[in-house]
Amino acid sequence: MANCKQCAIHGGHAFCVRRVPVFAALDDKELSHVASHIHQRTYQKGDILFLEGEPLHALIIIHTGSVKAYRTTPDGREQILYLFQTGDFLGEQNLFENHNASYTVEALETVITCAFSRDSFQALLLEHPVIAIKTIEELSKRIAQLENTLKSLGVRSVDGRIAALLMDYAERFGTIVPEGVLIQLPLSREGIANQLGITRETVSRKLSRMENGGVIRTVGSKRILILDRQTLETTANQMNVI
Amino acid sequence: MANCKQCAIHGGHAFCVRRVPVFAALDDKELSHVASHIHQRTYQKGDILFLEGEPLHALIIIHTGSVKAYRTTPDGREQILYLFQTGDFLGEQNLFENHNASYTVEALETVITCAFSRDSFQALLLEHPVIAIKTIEELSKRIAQLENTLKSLGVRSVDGRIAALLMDYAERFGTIVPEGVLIQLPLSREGIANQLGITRETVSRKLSRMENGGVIRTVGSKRILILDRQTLETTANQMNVI
DNA sequence: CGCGAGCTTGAACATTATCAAGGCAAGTGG
DNA sequence: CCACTTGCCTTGATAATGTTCAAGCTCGCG
Repeated sequence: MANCKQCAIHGGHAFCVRRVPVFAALDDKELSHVASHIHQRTYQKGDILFLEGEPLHALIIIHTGSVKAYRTTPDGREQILYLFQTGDFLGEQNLFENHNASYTVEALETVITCAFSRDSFQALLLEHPVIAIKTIEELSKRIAQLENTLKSLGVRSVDGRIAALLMDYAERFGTIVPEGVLIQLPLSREGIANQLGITRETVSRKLSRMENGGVIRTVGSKRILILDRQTLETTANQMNVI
Repeated sequence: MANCKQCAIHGGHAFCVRRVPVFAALDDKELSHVASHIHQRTYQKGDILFLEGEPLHALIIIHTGSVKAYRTTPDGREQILYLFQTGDFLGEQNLFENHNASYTVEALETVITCAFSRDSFQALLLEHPVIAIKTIEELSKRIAQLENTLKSLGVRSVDGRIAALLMDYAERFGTIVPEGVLIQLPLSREGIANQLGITRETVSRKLSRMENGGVIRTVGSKRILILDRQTLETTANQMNVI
């Protein structure tokens, strides 16, 4: 994807800003004011945007691409907390207090970010309560999502977790094809395992079983085709061990 | 605890409001304005404040007591998402969109709440950006807490989860005594199990083992004395199955 | 075509859930 | 004041499930 061609055309980062739901309510003048405070940056796949524990003084908006946010345990395992995509923002915890980043963020592909200093954002909030409200809405959504994940990890059987993950991926990374929904996987098996808190072997085994059962079909190792959405949904709602 | 004696004394719910961090920045006049929009209510242990799926048009502040918030699975298991205490608020997801409650909330003891209609709160946010910023801070904190829990459920061994839970309880429900920290447990074994996504039997067994190891001592069934905080901390940071 | 990373599969092992029985403690009614 | 009852907690035995370790395979790429 081009390096924010639209921004270049419009003589700033207005287009960039427009993409972010939080700023949707602004008029053109305000928008370009906001845009003037933005710094853009590009990362390649595997690049670290920032590390858990680092001080962070900016709000970062994903302009293009996707990233994973994770925490690392003493033994090197990682727990993936989020997959962020175009339009998502991160770093909001660090906007008010001097907290350090609570997770590491890594690019899953080529990523363009728009960063925003803490001071600019705070000033903006005080001037535009509407943005504050939008921000609260976004945070509420994120909380709802976390609560879902939490319930999933806590009470769903492993089969259920995988099914729920596939349903989620289908919505976010899937395209509809004649036979069902084709998912372009954002993560490796190990990544999926790290998201679900299980091992990569278990992911392999469960997916194999699903394929044998005719629920999905793997296409290479980076794509999965959902054939039987109904069964998947049932499995996702399944309780813990029958 | 008395039914908001202070509020009665001050001729309103100003005292009530003062307790909530979000409103801390208001001056007296604003405070009493806010207070005039509040409705108070009392619940007994076991009472349901609201049910998952119900429409909810208010922000609810816990004035006195504690509650648990949980979701139920098709088979009747519950996953406890939060324990809220004095000063915490809930229902923020419902302030902007017409979402229904995403969890059930139940009183763990006698609870007094202060409720706030959605409209009043929205108006307040638009008038007082400071409150909006405070709200964003609170939400950020909650997100940080959820991320912690998530990591805990995802990557920590069961022993680690229990240790982490005890550490958390120690901070929130513990008092320092000569021998260590005495925790007044807010939940039964089953409740703890529902918070950690395991069974009550496993909780019993793990606690017994910890007691045999001299790490804790159970005092009746509703209190636990932490004797060896060091070991507990180590266990909490433990990785998944060594 | 060959190489290597990532994926799959198998077998033994460890852990937790389930099912079942018994114990303890607090509250009740005689 | 004591037996009784009820709810919760503990413990044991067995079965289900996931992890670990190890080996082989596949896909995608140079």
